[in-house]
Amino acid sequence: MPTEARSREKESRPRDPPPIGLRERKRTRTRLMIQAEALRLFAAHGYAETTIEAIAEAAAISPRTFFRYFPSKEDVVLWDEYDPRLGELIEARPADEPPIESIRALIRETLSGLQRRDREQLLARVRLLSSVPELRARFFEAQSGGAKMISAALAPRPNLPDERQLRLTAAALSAVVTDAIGQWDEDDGKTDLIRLFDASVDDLIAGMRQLHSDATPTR
Amino acid sequence: MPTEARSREKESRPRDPPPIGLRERKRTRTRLMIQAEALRLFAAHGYAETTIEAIAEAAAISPRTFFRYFPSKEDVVLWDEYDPRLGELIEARPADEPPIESIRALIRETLSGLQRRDREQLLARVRLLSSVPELRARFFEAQSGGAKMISAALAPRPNLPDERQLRLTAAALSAVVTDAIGQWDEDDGKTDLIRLFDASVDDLIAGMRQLHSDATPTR
Amino acid sequence: MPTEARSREKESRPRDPPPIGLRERKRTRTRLMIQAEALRLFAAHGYAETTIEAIAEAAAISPRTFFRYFPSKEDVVLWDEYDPRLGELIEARPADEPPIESIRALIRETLSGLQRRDREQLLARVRLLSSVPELRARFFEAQSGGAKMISAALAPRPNLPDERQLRLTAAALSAVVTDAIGQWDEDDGKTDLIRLFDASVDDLIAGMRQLHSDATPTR
Amino acid sequence: MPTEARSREKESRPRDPPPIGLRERKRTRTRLMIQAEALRLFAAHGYAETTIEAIAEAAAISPRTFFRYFPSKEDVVLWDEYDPRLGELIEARPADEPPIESIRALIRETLSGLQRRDREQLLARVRLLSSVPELRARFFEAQSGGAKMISAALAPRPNLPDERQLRLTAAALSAVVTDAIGQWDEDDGKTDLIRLFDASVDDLIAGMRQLHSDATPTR
DNA sequence: ACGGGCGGGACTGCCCGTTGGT
DNA sequence: ACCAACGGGCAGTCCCGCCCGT
Repeated sequence: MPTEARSREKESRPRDPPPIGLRERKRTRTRLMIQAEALRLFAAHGYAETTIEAIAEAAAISPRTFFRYFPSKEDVVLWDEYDPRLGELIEARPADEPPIESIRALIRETLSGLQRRDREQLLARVRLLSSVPELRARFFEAQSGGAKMISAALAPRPNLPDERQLRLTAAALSAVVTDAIGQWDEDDGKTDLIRLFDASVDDLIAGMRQLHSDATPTR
Repeated sequence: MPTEARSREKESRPRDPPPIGLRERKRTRTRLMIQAEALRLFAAHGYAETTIEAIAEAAAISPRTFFRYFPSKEDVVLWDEYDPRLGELIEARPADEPPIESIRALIRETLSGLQRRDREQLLARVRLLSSVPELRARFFEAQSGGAKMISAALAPRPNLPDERQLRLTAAALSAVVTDAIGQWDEDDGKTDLIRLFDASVDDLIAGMRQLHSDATPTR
Repeated sequence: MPTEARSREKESRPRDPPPIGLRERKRTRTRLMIQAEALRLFAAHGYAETTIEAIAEAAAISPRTFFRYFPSKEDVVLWDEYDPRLGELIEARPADEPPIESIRALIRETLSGLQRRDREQLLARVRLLSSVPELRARFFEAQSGGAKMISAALAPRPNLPDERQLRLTAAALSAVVTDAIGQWDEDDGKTDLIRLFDASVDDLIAGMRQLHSDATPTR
Repeated sequence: MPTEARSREKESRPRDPPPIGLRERKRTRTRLMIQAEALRLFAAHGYAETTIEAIAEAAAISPRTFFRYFPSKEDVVLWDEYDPRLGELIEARPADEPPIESIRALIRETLSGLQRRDREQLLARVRLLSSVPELRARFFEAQSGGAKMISAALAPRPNLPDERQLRLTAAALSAVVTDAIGQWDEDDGKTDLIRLFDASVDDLIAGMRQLHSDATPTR
């Protein structure tokens, strides 16, 4: 669930080695705290019915400060602390792995990490994503952005035909993730997310096999 | 580009055969007029910089009336007059056609129709979708909704494994549409949209072939 | 005390003769009510210490509505109901009157009208103008705008040398008004405003006589 | 262009002869640098569109530090390094010069100094003053404050009728300055500012001659 | 159906006070 | 002592909802 980064360059500009880690860590802790309070209120009273002011009060901060940690109300649902790690994960992939398999592996790792800790909270977020249209929309956006980022990072030679193929496959796998999450939500998180994802990938493979590849032009 | 229907019940209320067509037609004309003015202003001053009030003034209506025709500012970009036709198109498909091929055919028909008339306006809308994150998000949402609707309509036996396969394939093809539109935008609409779509489908097929289907569990 | 008119054309566009007067009258009454509450709170707790929210609460409206009646917090002090009348007053001047005398007469009429009713409230506003820098600044702006408007309206042949002379004299008389108001404030409104204005005009005339008119270049 | 002094006490506190000049000089250099960056951004993107944060980034300081050098965003346009010199200039006037002529001479000297160096930058500032209402307002305020200061300094015997005369004349000449600057802006700085000022003074003198000085009371 | 009035909530920008680090 | 980061507060704008009269 990668969140868009608007103008975060300043924060990641590593000027002083010691404070950067510490400061960033502190920010992450605050973000987690705010998110926890927000999700609690959303579950109790609903997303639309919970105002920023209420969240701020619950988190013992001012409304103004809320927006310093999350650019919008939606982002408090979208954000998770593993987003920024994506870069490291990509670089950790073996160089000789086929890029498309790398994408699948990255997705599985991310899903697995998300599921492992905060399973309850993840379920709460997923429920919101499923039920609130604006959040669902933002989630699609984030997925798409993540797919684009991954495919760009893995494309050996940018702007060649290969990159489009990689990008499309990544987008398709993102759609599979979304669908798997939807299924996970529908059975209340009882099934393992990875299992749902794997099965859905197989289904998509089977589905795509039924499409012949020499398409005839329209009309 | 199917738009979500938030509170459409009121429109379908008057079940009188004669007026329904005429009234609906008049509404559509007004909608088209408002949309044209809005897109003109968006292109001139930017999406965020154009207020509903400015659109209303340009369209010679009151701000209040704007919301009678479009449920939100975003919808004035998302909406097009071919959306509601989707149902008819689905029913027009031959019964013996494989569902997955039906989806591809439906997409091609829709893209072709969109491209044929209002090419310039379509390009304006696409530019907005590409550049304004909130619109892009809503567009993904709409795409996803459309895919879900089509797959539900075409699934012979609902809630069986087959439906998931159909749904996933439809979602993947939606992602292809989005990517094709992105390419179309980048070369300023010079290439034929259908051609871009077909080529991208082939690319996706090729990409998916590189995924082996017996996935091993994570870690 | 003319207030700037940002985009008020819509309001003054007389579409339906009957409602326009009534509606506008109602708006004026509401504006007066809000202003009265605001001035009361400003006098009690100070300008900066009084929030829009407090004013809105005192006036039994929402903060949002406050901004429908006054474009900014400053305007609630600047505005008075005689501002829009200026146009009528200008046209009421005899055509054969020397324009510069017309300006003096207009100022005297306006001051007299302001002083006659709401003397206490006028004093309250003047006190704020004198003590709050931002309000003083806005007041100068409004004075200057009014002077420019009057001289433009009275200039027989626009863009001729005469217009500059008229404009400068109007600006100088505006400065006299400001000074007279300052004196009025300092002696707590005991002296008649018109008298202060007249005396100050005489003083300015005397002062200007001491300037020789063939200026020598600097250095 | 005298700027109001809000909280200048801190600067004048260190009465140590050696550091005062140096420190102050350094501060002035920083101020000039910030101002240059700000004016550049204002010209490029507009005043309202340029945030303090953007200025701070361009000047390589923190937003908080911006406010250490300028009390508000407006002041970055209003301020110029010649403001504080006004006191010296006043004292340099010959003691036997008529005060009113001293005022005129002071204005001419100041305008001449401003115009001589940074003509381009002065034009940029003037353009902003003309086009942004809030800046225009603050400029009037500053002008008025300067006039009051000069007249107070030159009045031989304070609080006598003479002082009012002096004050009013200074205010009128300030209005002339404002108008001359407006004319200068309109012809893009092609004409000499002093010439415009002198001609406008003559126009005002001529205009004031048309006012008879024995005003009849109102009503 | 249309217009208008009003309310409310998200969000931004300016500005200030404090703290901690150099 | 200067300065960066942080948190807070308020003005102001925009989208969008509801209710009323026509």
